[in-house]
Amino acid sequence: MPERPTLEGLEEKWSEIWDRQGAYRFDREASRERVYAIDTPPPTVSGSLHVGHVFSYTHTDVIARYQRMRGMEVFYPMGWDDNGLPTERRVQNHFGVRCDPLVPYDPDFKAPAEPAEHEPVAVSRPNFVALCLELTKTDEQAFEQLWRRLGLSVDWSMTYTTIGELAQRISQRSFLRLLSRGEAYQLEAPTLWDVDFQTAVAQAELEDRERPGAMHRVRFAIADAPAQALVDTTRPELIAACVALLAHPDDERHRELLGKQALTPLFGTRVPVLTHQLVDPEKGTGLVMVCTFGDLTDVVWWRELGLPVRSVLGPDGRLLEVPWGTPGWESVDVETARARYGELQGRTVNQARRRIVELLEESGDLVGEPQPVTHAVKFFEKGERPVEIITSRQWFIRTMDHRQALIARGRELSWHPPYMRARFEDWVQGLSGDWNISRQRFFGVPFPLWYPLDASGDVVHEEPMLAREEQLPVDPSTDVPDGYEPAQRGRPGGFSGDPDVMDTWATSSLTPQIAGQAGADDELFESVFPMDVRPQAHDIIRTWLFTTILRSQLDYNVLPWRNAAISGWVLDPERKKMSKSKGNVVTPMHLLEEHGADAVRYWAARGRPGTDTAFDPQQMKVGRRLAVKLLNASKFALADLPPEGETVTHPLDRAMLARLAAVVADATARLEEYDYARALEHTEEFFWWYCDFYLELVKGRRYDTSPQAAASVSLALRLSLSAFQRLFAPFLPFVSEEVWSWWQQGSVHRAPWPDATELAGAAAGADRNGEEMALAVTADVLREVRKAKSQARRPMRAPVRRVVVRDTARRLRALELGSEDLLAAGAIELLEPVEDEAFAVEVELAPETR
RNA sequence: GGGCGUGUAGCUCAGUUGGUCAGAGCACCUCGUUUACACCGAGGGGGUCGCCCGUUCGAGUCGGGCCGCGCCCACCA
Repeated sequence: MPERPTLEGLEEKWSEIWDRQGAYRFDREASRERVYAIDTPPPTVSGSLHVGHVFSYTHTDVIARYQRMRGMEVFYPMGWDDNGLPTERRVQNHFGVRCDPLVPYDPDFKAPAEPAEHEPVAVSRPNFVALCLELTKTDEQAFEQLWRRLGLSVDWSMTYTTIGELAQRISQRSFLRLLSRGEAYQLEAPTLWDVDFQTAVAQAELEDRERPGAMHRVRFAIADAPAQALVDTTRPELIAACVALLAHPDDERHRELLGKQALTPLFGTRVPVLTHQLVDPEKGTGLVMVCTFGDLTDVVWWRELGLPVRSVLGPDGRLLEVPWGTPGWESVDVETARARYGELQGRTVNQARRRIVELLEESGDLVGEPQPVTHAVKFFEKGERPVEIITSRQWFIRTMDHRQALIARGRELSWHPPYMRARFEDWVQGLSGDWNISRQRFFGVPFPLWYPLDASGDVVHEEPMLAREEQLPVDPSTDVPDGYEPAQRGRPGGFSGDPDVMDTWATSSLTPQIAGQAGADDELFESVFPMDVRPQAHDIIRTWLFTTILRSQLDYNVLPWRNAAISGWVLDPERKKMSKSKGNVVTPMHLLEEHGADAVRYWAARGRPGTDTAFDPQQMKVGRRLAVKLLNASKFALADLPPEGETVTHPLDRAMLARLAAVVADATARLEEYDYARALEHTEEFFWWYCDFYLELVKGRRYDTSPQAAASVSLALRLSLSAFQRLFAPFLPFVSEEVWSWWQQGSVHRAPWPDATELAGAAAGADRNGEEMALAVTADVLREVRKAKSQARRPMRAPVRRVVVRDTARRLRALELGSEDLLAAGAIELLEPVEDEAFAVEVELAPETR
């Protein structure tokens, strides 16, 4: 035990020892009942870890450490999410390359030392992936350093990446099996599309943003009649894509138009006037134009009313060339339509909108001025421009068919906190289509299949040629399907690989399988799956949590974990979410250096499950104080030799142990239900009371009285200290290990969790014989004595001539049991009990000596 | 528009089944250092528990309605 204990250097010291001793290594020989498996969230490596990560990963680590002390063999791997757009963009910029799946793999490829000045170098997908792995390696090392510094009890030999070979193999195998069972399919259909990234995106990746726009009132002529129809729209640039006008079936105002043909302004295309329940008569004129496709509602109308497709928008977000005068593009005046559309073709949506408004003004089809409005527009969460809906061929995984089963799985799952289940159910219930998993990107897991090319070189999508499972992972852009030669790639009668990659969530949704190495190490997988807990934040319930349940349901017909531990966010002092884009991020390493890991963990662990928590360095200072207190209290308690063969006999000692037993029972119950915050709060609260009252009360007895009385306190101190050190171990792993090492063998983190029954046994009967009351009354009186001294501006050790205690007979009898300690702790000469109904204390201080 | 959460001292938050529940820590003020701890100890001031109704002998705690904040969702023309 050091002379002057300090927190300095504990993190380096113990991280190193834990690593060397393999303190957190997973024992794969353990039987399934003894395994506690954690589906760790793999952080995105293209970026930096922030305070929010420190917050939620601490929560998981507290649970992991608790379970380990409960005797469980904890499977606690770490993953790196290096799959997806963020990494792709970083690699492009860093190396000056771009991925081109048509480029053949170059096994001798070396990354350019400097990014190319102008034109990025086109490289094959396998080469691009290699660059991604190279670049993310550095980040992963930095992340690991931070996690070790924070004291995460991860088994670092169980680390995976989401772009690695294993993840690719598992993703591709799962896809092939889904395909064989008809749970995956491809379809040419309207698809949510990001025009900047030029890729399909999923419903789950959308977010609403408020954007200014304008409402335009547009006049449609009615064919063969003098009538006209007025339609309000925020997207006049899509008039050429209009396929119908709709009214609500009960809307009397438009009754005479129903069944007639309207003529689109400027282009003179005939479109029917129809009805649909979803039309809101309150909006605009009550007439709405259906375009293919302006928004998701258009898709519903198009599908349900069997309308034709007239696409004007290309994948790059510009207006396409359109064959006016051919079937589907008829006009009452083809030449005029062609000329006017020529003004729009090739322009972006915004450019086309400005131009068409001018054209409508010229033709007199714009009624009044456009009215500025602010409306919510759907964006890809990583995108800069609104998503469009574009018809394209995509791969889907069936979800709509399984909604009921998924909701049932959600109810099987234990949610912490329980109300988070509602978010899951709302999401499943609100799904509007199957999950589109194909992305028109390059860096990701490719679809393991090829298509034959017919005699004219066209792709025969209907006859995909699947990779064999033994081949996986394959990259169809460089690998060749069975029965073909590489030279046949792209040739008529030859083949071509599926050019797309899977959505990043299509891989992340398999983290239990990847971490458990399904297919590669089935013995391991069997012992960890289904897992015990999925820890994650609430914002990705609709993505990560949902898709993981879906995949597990489809592949194994089982829930992937028993518990979901949902953490909140870290908010800045303005109660906004901490995020890089807002520039309010504090770097975690800096925090750890300033306050220490235990202090930062303390702050994190005080944040309740599911609840957003304010970033508060003040709380970290409190945590540091607690750690220092544990050092000093331990030093005090261990200062003398342990007694031999004695028992705890003194009433105050026994009463303290009884209270401690209750605290242990409470903390244990809280941790069992994943409420680490309350476990810590209650433990801490009692620990401060223990230091301020119990330790002060027993000090005198411990130093000067009979050997037997000293033995009782000495033993009680050791019993309680052992419990405290273990209770704090999951929260403050460094200082707990330090103080444990002063007097115990082995790591506190492998020590058994304190046993409430054992402690209660040592204090049996303390409640019945008045010992617990003795402790309470004694502490009450001590508080009053201190108060008197403080108000008299005297030192705490100032002698007291006489203390009169008025209280009930029962409490006075109890006081008798602890009076000797009280006299010593308060430097009291005489204690005078007076029976009374209410508790009151009079303190007569000894006169001040010069 | 719907769902979920939340609103308690200047700040961060406890207040499990309605009756010492008006609390803790920080901050602030006062006092105190020979023996675990100045990265300390003792004490003090400070709140009509968002607002309004209701149930009850009694409500921070239950019910209803408003208001504020946050998140998620929505078929946002």
